[in-house]
Amino acid sequence: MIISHNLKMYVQKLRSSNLRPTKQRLKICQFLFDRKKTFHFTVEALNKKINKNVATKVSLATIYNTVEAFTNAGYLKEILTSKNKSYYDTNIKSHHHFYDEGSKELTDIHYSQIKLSRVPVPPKGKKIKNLEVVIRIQK
Amino acid sequence: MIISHNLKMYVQKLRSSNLRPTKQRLKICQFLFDRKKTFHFTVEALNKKINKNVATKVSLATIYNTVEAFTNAGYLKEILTSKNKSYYDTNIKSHHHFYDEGSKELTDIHYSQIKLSRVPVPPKGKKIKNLEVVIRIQK
DNA sequence: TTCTAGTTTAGAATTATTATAAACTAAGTA
DNA sequence: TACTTAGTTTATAATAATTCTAAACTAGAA
Repeated sequence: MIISHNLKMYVQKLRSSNLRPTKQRLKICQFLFDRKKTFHFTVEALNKKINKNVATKVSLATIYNTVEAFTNAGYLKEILTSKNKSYYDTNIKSHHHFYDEGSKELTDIHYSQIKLSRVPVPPKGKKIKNLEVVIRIQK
Repeated sequence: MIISHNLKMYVQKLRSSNLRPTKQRLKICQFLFDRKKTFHFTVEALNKKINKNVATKVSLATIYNTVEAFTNAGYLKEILTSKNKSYYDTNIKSHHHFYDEGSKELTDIHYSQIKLSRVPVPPKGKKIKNLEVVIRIQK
């Protein structure tokens, strides 16, 4: 097994978010972030991949907890879809999605592909956290 | 009980979508569309309102079936949120939403408040069904 | 009136997620 | 190094939203 060069970085990253660098969290970090391309996933799918062919499994509850913690810490972004299942994205940069209603697949839309020339002022006392465009497509 | 002036209209509307104008569907039509302002709802909330103080209840399964049928027929629009519960909108015109992460409330954004000056071409063989902007807000 | 495909229904089943509480562990302190 | 404790993990139970099932019902055509 190759030890990630980024392990130390993840330890620091986690500490800086007040998250203890546990074995489980580091394993999940490596799985999510030791790659060139960003990707989308559901908790169920992540659980399967993380625990495929390994001796010591990470429990489903921990996968849920970690994904939530990472989302709060800003390492992940929750994606909006119409389905009652949460999708996450390791690409936290501002960008948008196609959502294919048939295959239920999400595809990135690079932010430069969509231009908003007018955005509303948020209601009093509220701040805009995030602006997301989802384009639903079908055959 | 006032009989809706629009009953005949709903019968025709349903027929034109190959949906039999049953008592249940007409009741739901009246509840959803016999009003000046459009609104958002969840199936659970609709179920409660439809069956409040009535002798013969519409079953939850029918509420689900009907909302799905009406959405497919284009009478309703499903709204995108990050929560694992479906929200629907009787306003099917192109418009967008604020989604308050704290209160989980949805507010309409009039279409003129958002201007998209650039929209991507959909993948080959696919058509754009719907384009939705959700602005997540927080305190 | 009869027939049939479409619809409704109650309840069971499924799916995704959250809660619980006991066991474990990272990391600060003596 | 051992001790301590708050944070974390875990298996499992609980919950919530939705879908499935199959029997009973009904709109509308013949």
